Amino acid sequence: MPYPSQIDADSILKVARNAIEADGVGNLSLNKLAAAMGVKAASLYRYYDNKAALLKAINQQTIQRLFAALEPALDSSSATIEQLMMGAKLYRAFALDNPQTYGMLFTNTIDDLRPDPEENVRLILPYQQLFADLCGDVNALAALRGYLALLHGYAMLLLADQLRRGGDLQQDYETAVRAYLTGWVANEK
Amino acid sequence: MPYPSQIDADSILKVARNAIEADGVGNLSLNKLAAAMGVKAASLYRYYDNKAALLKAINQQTIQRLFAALEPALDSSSATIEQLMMGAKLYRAFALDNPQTYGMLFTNTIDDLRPDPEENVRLILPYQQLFADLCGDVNALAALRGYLALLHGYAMLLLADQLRRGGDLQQDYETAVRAYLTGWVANEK
DNA sequence: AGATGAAGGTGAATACCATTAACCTTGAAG
DNA sequence: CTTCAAGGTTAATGGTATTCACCTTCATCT
Repeated sequence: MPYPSQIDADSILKVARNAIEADGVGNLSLNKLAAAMGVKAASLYRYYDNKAALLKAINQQTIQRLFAALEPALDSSSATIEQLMMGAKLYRAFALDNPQTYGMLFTNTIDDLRPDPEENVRLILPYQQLFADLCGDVNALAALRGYLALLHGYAMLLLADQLRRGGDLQQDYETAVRAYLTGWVANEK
Repeated sequence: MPYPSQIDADSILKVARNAIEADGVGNLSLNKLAAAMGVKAASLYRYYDNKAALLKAINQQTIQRLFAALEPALDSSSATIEQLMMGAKLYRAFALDNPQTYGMLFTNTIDDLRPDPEENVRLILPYQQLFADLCGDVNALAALRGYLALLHGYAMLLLADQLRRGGDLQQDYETAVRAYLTGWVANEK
């Protein structure tokens, strides 16, 4: 009974995302995914060219959600440095809430899974502006890059369980980000 | 002619590492690996329990090599902050020199591939001591964690080709690391 | 009303993959 | 000179993504 359609691109995305967060991307097979939707694996190819295209779509969506989660940091009623601190906290929270799909984002184990650049630039620009306010236009891009590296690196180390030597990880994180930000302000003198 | 042995654990490691750096870990199959050594895939199981064990051994070796590459930074004839700057430069150079195997290190896409913690602690301690000198014993671990996150995050973003908006990436990197370090010194006041 | 054709699903086939078990050969050690 | 472990092979198992021919359903056009 092929009509009406039992699945669609969005529902595949949703089920796949849940499966990945539950079992890891390494355990996601099109067989299992299709079975979970009451359909055979071949049917999925009506909606995605191949598995890589599906994973790429998930990555695109993850980026969207990440920046959506960061949006409260852009509220301009607080000082710039506090906006960036809030951004850091929200970033960390998102990564911990979506460990598997966040971890997928910038891993190049499978080629061409990375999200398209254009959209990313649009999403990141407000944060570059914050850094322009903080330490000048000339430094904004460099400061933004380091900020993203620090946030991403911390998230990846946390998710890979590489920070196992005790202490208050949340506190250490915030202190480190604050050191980075004040370092830029101090440099500007 | 099974005697003398045609392969051994070390040579497998070496060939596998080269294959990964050449084609990516996603394109490494035991079939191809064995063929490259003039042997059948089943033979590899005499030397490694399974593929995951082989990849884990590669990761262990990568860690060793990474810290070996960092060693010049520990030379105590220069100021602490310059030692850490040199460490950052060497770290980046290592990641760019070994993009695939470095990228494998802390990606948890396959479970239990991560290197053992004990050895890592031993390797990292001298750097924690540098931070103790820089910003006090109490802050050393937090400062070290942020430093590693910044270095690792920058490396991963570089390898994933996520910093495509021009500028002098090497310069931006060094400026960011310096900002982080001076931020800790400033905080200490 | 009836033909057309696209959409959505299936079954079967292909070509890989990791892993395992049974087996064979070599050579060293008792 | 027998024993036996080491180091290799072949073949099989069960998993993977992907493709293709096919069938059915339904909407649309004449």
